[in-house]
Amino acid sequence: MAPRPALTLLPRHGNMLLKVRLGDSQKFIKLAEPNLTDFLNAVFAKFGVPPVREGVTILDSSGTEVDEEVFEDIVSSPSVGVLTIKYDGEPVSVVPSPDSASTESSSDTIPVVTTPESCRSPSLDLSDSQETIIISDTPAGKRQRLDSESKQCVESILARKPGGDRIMNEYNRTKSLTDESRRKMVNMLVADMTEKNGSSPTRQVKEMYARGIVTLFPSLSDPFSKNGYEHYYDSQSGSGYLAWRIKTIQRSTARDRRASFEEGRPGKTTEGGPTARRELQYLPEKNLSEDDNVLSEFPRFKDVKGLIEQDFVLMFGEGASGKLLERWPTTFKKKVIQQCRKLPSTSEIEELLLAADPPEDVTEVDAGWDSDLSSILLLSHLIPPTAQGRKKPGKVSATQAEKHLVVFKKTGTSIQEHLDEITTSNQPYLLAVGVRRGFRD
DNA sequence: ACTGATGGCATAGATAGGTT
DNA sequence: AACCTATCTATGCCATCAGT
Repeated sequence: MAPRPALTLLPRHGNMLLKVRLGDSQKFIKLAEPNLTDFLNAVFAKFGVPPVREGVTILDSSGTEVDEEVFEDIVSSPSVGVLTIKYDGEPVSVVPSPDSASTESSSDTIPVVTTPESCRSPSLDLSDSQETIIISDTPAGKRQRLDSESKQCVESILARKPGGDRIMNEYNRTKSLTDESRRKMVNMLVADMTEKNGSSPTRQVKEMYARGIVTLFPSLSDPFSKNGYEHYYDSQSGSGYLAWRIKTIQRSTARDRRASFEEGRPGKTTEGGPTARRELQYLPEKNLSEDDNVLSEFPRFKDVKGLIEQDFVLMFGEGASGKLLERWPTTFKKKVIQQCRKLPSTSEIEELLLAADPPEDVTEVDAGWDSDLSSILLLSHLIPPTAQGRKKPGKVSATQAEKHLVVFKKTGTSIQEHLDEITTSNQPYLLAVGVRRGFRD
């Protein structure tokens, strides 16, 4: 995996400096994460000694042995002193560290300038050093390689996604993640996973991400589970945060699909006869431009002709589609105007009222909508604010609503051209065609 | 029978908007 | 400003279905 130069100057998550003594010399070891195997490999590389794992003991400043189980906790502690590497049978003088507390805050306070190499896992770094370390193909070596691969995978995703650095910082600070951050991280990782592997990633993929999380954030690993990452993904039961999130994504995409499809579908389970019968109900002569309009936005409705018309007719009966506009001038218009007169007056309302209900001596208001349409627009002023709930940006004003409600095209404009232009709108609107706004033909 | 996909349900937390 | 409420989304768990 290639190093990422863009991150080189940031003190990155997990980079800790440890003082290590081996034999007579003492050196700083830079560690990307508190993992005993990585630590030892880094030590061997730094001191230029063969990577022997057997018979090697790590002692802390008090001479207490540091084993794998406690290694992470010890090195994460701010008071970790000098760690001494001891080969079995070798007498060793433990370096007391009276200043341990003050010096070891260095891992937190000294800005660690990371090199591109340090973005890579220590095991890979070793291959670049003079010492050639052959990673044996033992199960442990294999696991280590898996760990480092998955860790880098997760790390690079977090580095790439907005907010990912915050999560790494939080872990750095607290050696833990809040529920909220954990969710965010899981969301990011799953988003990446599904981007690369589709909505049903394989078990191995899920496992790799889970492994990557606990390798990158060792404190998040569960000491009581087999692999430590089962709470993120457990391939046995198919459970875990990653799996749940994937499921949520699958569910919501399925719901979206249904929503965009079902609206125009008679519904295969509803009673109402077979499709063939419904197709007979479809009246081609009623397929007016409104239908084309919808179809251009929802092309799937073309799968079965006349779906919308069918549903509408089934729900409201024949002839209902034109009812609103048909009855508008006689039934609704007067009432709307009446109600609007009670509204706090604005210039907008005044204008519309004037156009909707012009005084006897004024024939037609110039450049405005005609009486019927004006009164329809007045309706938008009567509609109360949106219901409570989560509406992302605020509601549009009634004035803005006009632009969404009615689109005016001069006579002669190609309707087809207009329809073709519709790409993103998912809002139905009235298309008014005429010579000028206030002129009805 | 097993596995993965999907749905149902209860619950918690977030959020917009209203009310005091 | 502080609180309240309705709504939405995500989560966790379990059940069911379909494909093998």
